[in-house]
Amino acid sequence: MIARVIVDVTTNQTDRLFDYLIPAPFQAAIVPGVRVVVPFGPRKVQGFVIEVAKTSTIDAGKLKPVEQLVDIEPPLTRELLLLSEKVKESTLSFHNTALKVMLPAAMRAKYKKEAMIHPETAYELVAKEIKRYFTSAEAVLDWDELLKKAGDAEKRLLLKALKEKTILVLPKVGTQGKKKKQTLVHTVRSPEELAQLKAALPANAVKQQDVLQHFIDRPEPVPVAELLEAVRGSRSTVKALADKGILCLEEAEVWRDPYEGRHYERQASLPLMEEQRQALEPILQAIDGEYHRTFLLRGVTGSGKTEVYLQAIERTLAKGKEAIVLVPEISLTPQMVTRFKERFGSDVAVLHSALSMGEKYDEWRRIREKQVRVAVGARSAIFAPFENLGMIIIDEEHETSYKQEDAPRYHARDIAIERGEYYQCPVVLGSATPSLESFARARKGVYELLTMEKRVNDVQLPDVTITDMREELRNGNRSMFSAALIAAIKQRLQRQEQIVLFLNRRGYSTFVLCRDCGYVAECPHCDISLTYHRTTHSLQCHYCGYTETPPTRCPSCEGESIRFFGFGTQKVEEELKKILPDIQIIRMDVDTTRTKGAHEKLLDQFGRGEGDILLGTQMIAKGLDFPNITLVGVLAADAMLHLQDFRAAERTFQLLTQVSGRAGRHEKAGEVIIQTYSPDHYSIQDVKSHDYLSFFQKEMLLRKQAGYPPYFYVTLIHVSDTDLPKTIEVTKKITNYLRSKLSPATKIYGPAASAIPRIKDRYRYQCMIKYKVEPYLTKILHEVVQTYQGEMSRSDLSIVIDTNPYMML
DNA sequence: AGCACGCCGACT
DNA sequence: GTCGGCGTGCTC
Repeated sequence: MIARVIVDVTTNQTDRLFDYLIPAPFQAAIVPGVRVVVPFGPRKVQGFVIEVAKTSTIDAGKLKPVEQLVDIEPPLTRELLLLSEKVKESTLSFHNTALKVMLPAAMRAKYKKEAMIHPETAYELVAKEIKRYFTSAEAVLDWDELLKKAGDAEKRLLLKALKEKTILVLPKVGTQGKKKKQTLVHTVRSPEELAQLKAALPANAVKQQDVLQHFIDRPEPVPVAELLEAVRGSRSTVKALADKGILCLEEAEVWRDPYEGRHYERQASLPLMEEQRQALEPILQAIDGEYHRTFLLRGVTGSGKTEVYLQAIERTLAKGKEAIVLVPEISLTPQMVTRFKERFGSDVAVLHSALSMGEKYDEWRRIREKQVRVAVGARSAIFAPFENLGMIIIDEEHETSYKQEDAPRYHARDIAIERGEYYQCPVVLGSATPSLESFARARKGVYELLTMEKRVNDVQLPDVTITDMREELRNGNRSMFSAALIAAIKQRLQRQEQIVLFLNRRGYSTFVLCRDCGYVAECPHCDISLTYHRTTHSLQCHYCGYTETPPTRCPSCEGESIRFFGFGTQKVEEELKKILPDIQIIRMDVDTTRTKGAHEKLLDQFGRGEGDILLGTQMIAKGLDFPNITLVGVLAADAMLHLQDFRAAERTFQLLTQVSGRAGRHEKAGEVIIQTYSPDHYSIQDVKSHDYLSFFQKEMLLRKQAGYPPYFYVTLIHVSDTDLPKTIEVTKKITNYLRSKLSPATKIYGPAASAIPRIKDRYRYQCMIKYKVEPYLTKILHEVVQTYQGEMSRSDLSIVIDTNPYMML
């Protein structure tokens, strides 16, 4: 039998199946989806068995046998194997990369070289210098570490000279982190042979006969513990048979958790509002009818989307099926997790980045072993290895964190729909501010739109006030806080209510802004604000390559208040303390939440009322639900608006709506103050009026004009190299090639320098494709990669293709 | 990716 | 004449 394997070598040339012989002992255990260790050239690598075949087209003489079995049972299901091929295709990634992304990091292979004194060398004769490292004849050291420890080059050369002579170096394939290992017992002998051997055993070797009988009945490998239980034997029995060469023992990784006891306390679901009921009904129908359907649930902040999810999951579980819930990493707060645990008890596995590698692995195992039926997690949880999936929910579906920004560059939404189709189960995309792509699809009837416009218990949406920071400046207020915001803060302090201050600052790029009139430097060709580059003292557009020198006076109003905009939370804290010295501020940003559990601790503190103000970035925008928050202040609503990204307005609207939603979620009325230099911008005005539809329509119009999603698909080709002319040359060639191959209706832009034209001494250029219909695009892009594969492996050239970019850098 | 093979310059 | 530089090509 032949195992067809994808090896763990991430290159173009090795991105295909390699055939290996399956040794008799592994015959039963090697099935598609298991990992194996195989010899590959002069070394050993891990690989995924994709298929098992009877014959191979490769010369029998060239075939090598599988060396080691890594899993007892396949960690990847048939469905996931199938899916990996689609991921590989659609994201233009390597098959190996697509497979690895589906497994927890702890299962990734780790390669090392073990060094020991060569068994044919007498230890006594080994030089003293070497004995310093190898303290005994049996000592096993890590070869690379040994070389590092050796210090100077001379000693290293000595060690290398002794390699394969006095010192034996063996390649070893292990896995990340420590894992439970299990000894597997198997046999090479056929049942007939075993019967003969059994008969030949002495009459008093009862246990040994029992063991052989076990293998005659069931020849597949069995964990030693299971075998001993089955035959009520002891370890010595197996050992005796192993010594006789009848049985073999093999160490393999297990992810079977012995704690089988599953008990989940069902907690009563909450009563639904009419709107919630109406939204839930079609979802339940799809669950009951067992058909695939993608629902877009648009519900304003506080409208009780989570309760709809929970009840849909309840129905799914009642049908004996499983559910995946995706939540943006940032809102995977303890509050959220508790909500699921309370409803589904021990039936929930949680996968998020705050868990250690081992903890994630354990949670993943609980899914694979069917000890849980609900998986809640961030992006990668979309690959939860369920086999009877009945429901997929993506909360805050507009979140950009659902797009993976390195290979394989998949979007969780696409994977969800793919899996939903496979299992014929509903997919629910939920958001207060759906992505334009999703809402447009819902309007076209591709998705089914469900709407909830009211907050639970008829709590009112907060009042939103927009303060014009240009006005503040004209009135002589040069601080970063508007008079209105300071007044509102003082009022809350008096009433002992809490405040959230949100500083929206993303990325490192600053934009150029006129503090008198709000003018922002934009690219004349792209309607996108320019990024100020300090190194060249220039303003650049990375879509089309346009560059200009920053104006010293405002081109619009001739004023001289041109500023490079951007400030941090620390600065805000300082400034605020100058104005209100007694104020208690809890600051949440990357600096204060770096340590494990800090995030939770700070939120707890705030929840207990130990701070008046929660000041933070991105991370406080979502999932906060504290009854005492009655004021939300947004310090710089523009910060995101002028990012050089066609989704800038969309993200601004989404984020501001999201932040606003933190205020007045319970009895006390909420107020939101948004400070901006662009008070008339539709994305800010529509936040004030809580009008998603209005925003959607305006933004759609602009997208249509500019040829962006959802009207056009975008693909971005990133080219980088240490050599600038070469980078430009290659990008140009690719661009020209695409122009010759793609339809005239498709727009191709480039070559253009990236927003950050050089990172780590690599020059970066890109080419952008905007298209409506290009059935052969994937094929053509494959050709492009193929053309340059040789050059990429032997030089610094790198070409990365993103078929659905969210980060335009 | 690694690692060996192999074909040209600076040394014993 | 040999050691070793890293360009080229293969890995079932």
